[in-house]
Amino acid sequence: MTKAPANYWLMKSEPFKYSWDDLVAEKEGVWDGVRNHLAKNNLLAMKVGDEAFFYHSREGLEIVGIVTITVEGILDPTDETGKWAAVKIKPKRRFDHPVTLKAIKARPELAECELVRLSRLSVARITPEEWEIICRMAEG
DNA sequence: GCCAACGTTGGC
DNA sequence: GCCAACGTTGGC
Repeated sequence: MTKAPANYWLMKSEPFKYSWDDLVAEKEGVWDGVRNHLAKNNLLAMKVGDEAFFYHSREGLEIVGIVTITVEGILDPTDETGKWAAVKIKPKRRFDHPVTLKAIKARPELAECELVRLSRLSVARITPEEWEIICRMAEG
């Protein structure tokens, strides 16, 4: 029995900039470019082994799969000031049935999640309960 | 392409 | 330290 992840997250990416397929092609990707303080705090709270939903924003508008945090708390290589953080991730599994934002909004139990409440937050925390519900939705 | 939400900047 | 102006994000 493997240890359950300590935390669950949701990370947004615009697929025309960096998509799930790009991550799969790279095998391991650096999650950088975050320039929002709440998102940064979430990045800093991530631990190796945590799992995160990979969400396509602007286009797609759906959770396409799950990634695992492989390296925590590194400096954002795209940031010259040294103020911003990043993590490394690798793909864990692709959803057979991506979970759309529309479907998430249609679920009253998910109305309070950070994805819905804070639509502009690019790195959101997901509670274990929300994680469970969304994983079940992905099974179709 | 538009606009709402929100963060940041800069004048006072 | 307040707040208006501006820029960015992201859903629609």
